Amino acid sequence: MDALECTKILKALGEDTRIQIFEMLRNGKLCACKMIEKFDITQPTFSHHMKILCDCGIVVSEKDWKWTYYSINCDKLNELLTYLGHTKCNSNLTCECKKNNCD
Amino acid sequence: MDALECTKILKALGEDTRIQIFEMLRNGKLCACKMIEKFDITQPTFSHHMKILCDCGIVVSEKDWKWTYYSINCDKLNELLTYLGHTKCNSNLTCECKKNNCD
DNA sequence: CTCTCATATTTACAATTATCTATATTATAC
DNA sequence: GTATAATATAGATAATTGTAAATATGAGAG
Repeated sequence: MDALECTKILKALGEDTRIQIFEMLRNGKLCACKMIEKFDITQPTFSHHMKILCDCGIVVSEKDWKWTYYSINCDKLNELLTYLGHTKCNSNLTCECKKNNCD
Repeated sequence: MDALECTKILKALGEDTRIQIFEMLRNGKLCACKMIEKFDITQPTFSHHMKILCDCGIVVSEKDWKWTYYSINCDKLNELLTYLGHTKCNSNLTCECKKNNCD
């Protein structure tokens, strides 16, 4: 992953509604109709946010019957974590470098 | 780390100039005057970006003589990685969950 | 004290983005 | 075919944010 792709994902996640959507999806797949109930926004606004999350690759969508299901693209998420974590820590700042687990 | 703090950091990093600043700082501490040479922006704009990066906690600054040095706050970075990585991957998306190393 | 250097702040403006209403699409049910 | 349901797109507007010019601050040097 390069800086350009990374920025696109960070831009997508760096917004109040969209980070909440991300949090909701962390426990698994959800359909749009269930998710939108939790937010005080209109359906087109929700759809707009989902498009941004999908366009950057961090979320994937799949159609089933007449519903659209969304889930986190864990491969892409791990690419992002690897990119961000690839940081040399200087002397006066200790780096813990913890393992990131999906429990 | 909660969603609010996370969003603030993601907002800070999700901008073209600031992700480049982040990349520059990954190899260690740098002073403002050296960094600004690499960018085609004015000094006030650079200062504005550094303020956003410092306010969210992902970058720390220290004054030495008349120069200001910036470096990545690795503790905060690891908090962010832990937060983002705390994701349950569903059945049809395999989770690699690689260890993030600072080499 | 004044001068210079490095950086920060203020103000204003331009570009981007989040949001809405209205409409379109796509699929199913009748 | 029409009607309904779930989601997407288009267009308009309001809010946010990136940028630069001008100015301020703070710390040596003389």
